[in-house]
Amino acid sequence: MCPGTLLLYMSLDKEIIEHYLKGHEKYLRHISVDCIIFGFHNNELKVLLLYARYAQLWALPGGFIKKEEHMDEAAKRILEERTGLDEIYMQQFYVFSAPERSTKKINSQFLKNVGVKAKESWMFERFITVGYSALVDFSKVAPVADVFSSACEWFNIHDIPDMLLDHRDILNKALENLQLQLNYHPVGYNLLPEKFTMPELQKLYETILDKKLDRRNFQRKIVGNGVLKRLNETKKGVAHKAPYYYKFDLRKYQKALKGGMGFEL
Amino acid sequence: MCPGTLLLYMSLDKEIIEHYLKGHEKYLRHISVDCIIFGFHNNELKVLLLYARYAQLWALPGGFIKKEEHMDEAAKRILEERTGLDEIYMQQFYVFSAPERSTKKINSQFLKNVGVKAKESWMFERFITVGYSALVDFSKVAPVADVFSSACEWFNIHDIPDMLLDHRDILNKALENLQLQLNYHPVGYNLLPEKFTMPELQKLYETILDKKLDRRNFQRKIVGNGVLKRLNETKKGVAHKAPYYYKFDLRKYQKALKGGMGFEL
DNA sequence: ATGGTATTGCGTCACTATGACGCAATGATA
DNA sequence: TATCATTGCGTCATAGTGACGCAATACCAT
Repeated sequence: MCPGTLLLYMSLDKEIIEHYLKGHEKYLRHISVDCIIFGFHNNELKVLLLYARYAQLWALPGGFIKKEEHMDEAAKRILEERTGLDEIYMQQFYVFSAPERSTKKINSQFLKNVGVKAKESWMFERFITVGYSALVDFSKVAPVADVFSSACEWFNIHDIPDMLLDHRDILNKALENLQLQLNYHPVGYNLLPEKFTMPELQKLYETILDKKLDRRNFQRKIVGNGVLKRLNETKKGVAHKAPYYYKFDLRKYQKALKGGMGFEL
Repeated sequence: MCPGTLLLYMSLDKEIIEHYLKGHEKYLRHISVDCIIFGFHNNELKVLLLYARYAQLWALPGGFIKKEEHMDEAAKRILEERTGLDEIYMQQFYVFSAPERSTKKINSQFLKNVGVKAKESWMFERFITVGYSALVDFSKVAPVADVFSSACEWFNIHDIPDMLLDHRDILNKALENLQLQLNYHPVGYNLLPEKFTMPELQKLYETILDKKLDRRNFQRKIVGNGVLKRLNETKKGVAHKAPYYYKFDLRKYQKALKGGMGFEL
């Protein structure tokens, strides 16, 4: 390890120790925010995870609420830092409050690696966390790790590694919530790029609903709702017949969603 | 006011002052729980409100989370105290986190009446509150006020008085949430008594959805789902033709709800 | 270049669900 | 015993749904 790297690590550690010792002056105690950032790429639903250096586990991007900050602002701030995106479609979906959810196991790992005594830090007190679900355009995201993490990567929803604390439960709840929202929120609009093909949209629905849909009925239903505009342009460089591109008519989409556009679970 | 009443008030005040000065030793800071308790009576949807003595306003039943208590347990505890009911159907529905939501206006009122200096008490710090929605059988509830309140009463959902802080917003969100849940949660089962008539059930749906439904189509749809069992018993002492009593077949009801039983908004 | 092949776009058909409404039966009240 | 609002059960036309057929397309192997 060269001196520069060492210096970097030292300054990171200093920032972290500062956070452990004085974070409570800046943030509300006992409350955190964790984000499930959904993306869609290569016909796969993905989530953005961080590799927590000290815990040696993958974890949800999370953070804390400043003393005079709206919780939604905090979540937005956390997401901007990880994705570089502004104007993200997101919302809270559940609060996780089991008193045993922040276990001592992880803490002892922290202790060894960071050199902070447990009783000194607000970070080792109990935390209730609010889960936020975000839908982003995969192609516009540039994942960035935070000071606690050594990596920030997308994972296929069907291939999730072991996760920190109860983060897997949080992810599962977010997935369940995404299913429920599909008929009432502009999920397709926010997860897909501006232009997309019908098979892509269908695959998105199939992945979220976790069931196969008939290609022809799907098309009839969704164009029947009038929420799509077909472009005079077909996808290039694709095997077999080239599908048309579509884009959402956002006004009509939102209007249709108000009554719920029915794909059953 | 007789001496006994005076003593009662004095001891109440003592309990309250204790709560203001030492509550943070027992409860988590910055987090509260507020409950919307729905009931259905006389063909009206109702919510249970408390009259906050010091603020001189109606308020939602609320409380705080003990340091080692699950938030759901806290909500359950609060509801049991107000309604006397165990085994209540309830769930969180939204977190209210605007930094300005606990205003200073109310606090100054408290100050005068209780005699606690603002900076001394955890109660005057910022609070984020988690909204819980509960569905109860009106006929089984015996409303009980808490130490902060002088009354505990049911209010018709269409006739709500001015409310404390942002409690009206919380109530509105709960109503919106109730609409969304109608097709996926056993709302009827939990709001109605065990035996009920078809017009009662329909009125419940109409009130929640805030729209008229055709009597004959409603019946066809809901009995078509097979979630009801008709009893060989008609309602007595009623003008005009006596309707049959029904009860839910809970197994079939829950099964039907999984796929969503469609009444559109 | 040419036929094979996977995929797309559009259509058919039977069946079910839905909204709008008719009408006789009921049972307390007058 | 007649009245009448309400209930229980039905009809009908239409829209929506699931299952599937088939020709058009465009890459690919020969």
